Amino acid sequence: MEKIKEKEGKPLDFIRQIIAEDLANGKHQKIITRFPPEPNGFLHIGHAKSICLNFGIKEENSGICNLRFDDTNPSKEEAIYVESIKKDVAWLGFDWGDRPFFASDYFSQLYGFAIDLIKKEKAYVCQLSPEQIREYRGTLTEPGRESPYRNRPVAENLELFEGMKNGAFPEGTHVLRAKIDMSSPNLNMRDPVIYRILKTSHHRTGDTWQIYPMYDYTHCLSDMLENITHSLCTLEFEDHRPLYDWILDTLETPCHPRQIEFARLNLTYTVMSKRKIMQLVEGNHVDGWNDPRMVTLSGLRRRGYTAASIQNFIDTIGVGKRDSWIDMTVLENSIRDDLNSSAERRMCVLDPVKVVLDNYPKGQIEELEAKNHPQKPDMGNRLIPFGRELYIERSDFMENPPRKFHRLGPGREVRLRYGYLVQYVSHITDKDTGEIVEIHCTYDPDTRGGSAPDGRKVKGTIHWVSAEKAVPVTVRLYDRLFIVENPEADKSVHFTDQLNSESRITLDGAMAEPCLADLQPGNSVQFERQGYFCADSNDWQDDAPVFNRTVTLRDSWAKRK
RNA sequence: UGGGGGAUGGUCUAAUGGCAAGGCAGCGGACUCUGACUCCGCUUAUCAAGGUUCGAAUCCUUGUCCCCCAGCCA
Repeated sequence: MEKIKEKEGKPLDFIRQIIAEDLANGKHQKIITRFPPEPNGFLHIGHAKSICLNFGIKEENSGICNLRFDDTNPSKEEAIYVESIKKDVAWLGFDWGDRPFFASDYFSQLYGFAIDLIKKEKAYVCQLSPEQIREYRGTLTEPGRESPYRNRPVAENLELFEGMKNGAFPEGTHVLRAKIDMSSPNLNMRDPVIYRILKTSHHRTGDTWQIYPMYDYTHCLSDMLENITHSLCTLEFEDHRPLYDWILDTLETPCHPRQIEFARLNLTYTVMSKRKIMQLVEGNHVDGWNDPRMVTLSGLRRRGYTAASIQNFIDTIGVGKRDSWIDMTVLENSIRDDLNSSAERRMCVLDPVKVVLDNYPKGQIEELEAKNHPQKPDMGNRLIPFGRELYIERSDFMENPPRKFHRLGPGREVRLRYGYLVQYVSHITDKDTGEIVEIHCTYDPDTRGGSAPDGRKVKGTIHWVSAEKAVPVTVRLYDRLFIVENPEADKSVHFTDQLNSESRITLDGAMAEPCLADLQPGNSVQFERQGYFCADSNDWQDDAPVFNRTVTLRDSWAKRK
């Protein structure tokens, strides 16, 4: 059969090709996938790849996608993670219907299948210690040895396994193992452990069980019980596929999902593993799991990333089998794209310096009209107060500017956005610090709104706020967390020694146009000429606004310097 | 030195025996009341060597490099 390569003009990735073919040739009528997180941590952008893949396939094919918590290890898992995972998946924009599933829902059935395996002489209770099991397993190049317990009679296995279940033995003394092949070149097939004793309370089943099934055993059977058609997982499970298939084949299950592996996501200038993310939190290198510098979904959300931008990002990077590193700029670009069209424009001066308009009437305040979006008139206009005293960005003035500097300086005229054209008169410098404390200008009353009736061109347009009416706000400038592309590459340096010391810069003296104080936590706006910012969802107070910088605008001037 | 995977510009993805295409990054330019957006242009790639073929990124052979696996974690 001809391969199905694209849908609606867009090439299909290798997984979607397989699925399209399975549908076309009648192997499946309905596609069922699943997203199977372990509830032992918070979701990150890497999980988003799997979520978008599994739920995306469901949507594209009118199928089903289950959310299934892989909760087979009670010593690591907690209920709070279940809730945060649900929240993140829902936020990303996906719906698992009315049935969240748990591997722990299948514990009874799984136990039954284990008994079937014993009866088929395909599983046995082994009393080797963990150290001995490791020893007997052999190495990458040498075959393993068979356990002395391998050929126990079925009845004895049944009795011992029941004993394990009933708590007759301490942890570590007995395990149930699949009887496969101790000389297999694939270590996963050397009689893998499928049940272990764990006298730990489970977040859902409490103390009902003293034995818990292992991942390899649980996952394929859970997939089977849910009639999953395509079980998508990351590359490191490729070696586990023979075991996945062996268990289902041996139990002669009515349904046999196909496991397909794809490459996990790596992003430059960050770390993705749960363990490393945990270390950042526990070492207080960041402010918790939802620190806006983190690539956790909760962190990205708080940073101002939208679900659409993340879906779009995942869509852009594709799905393949090679180890790859996606450049952080691709993620940044996806949120710029989204916010460029959706975010209203505002003005906020991050590092203010005062400007006095010598010829502007003292005490006068007027309201000037500004567009909320320059390309979208339907987003409306707003009024901004203007007065004799203003603040502009310190970096928008130079005493000795270079030729290409389009901003304010001695002898220069600039436009105040949506305001007036102003002409430099003088400036005052602090004698001790050398810092510029005040700039004097005159304004041209004929240029109200920013256009010159005589048609004269002004190269620079800068943002401003009224000194009298502006509201002070806190602004947090976030940047990438690490100073190197791959913090894990250099094994001789600890990854936390490569943190970017300027990944968060807090500005307490920023001055914003008044209506910025009316935002709700989570709202995003563009600060013109600066970037996209959102009202922080944790720390925002109506009388003390806090903004997070989501991403800067592209800045070809900064690059030139 | 066993087994399982993978190699296409700086980076990610496409091509499924028939003109190596696109995104991001970079460089140059146009436009501009955001040095934004938008638009235009440009640089840069098939791991290597052989073979099959009118024609190879794609098929074959040999080799090289990279990733994963020796948890009672997932």
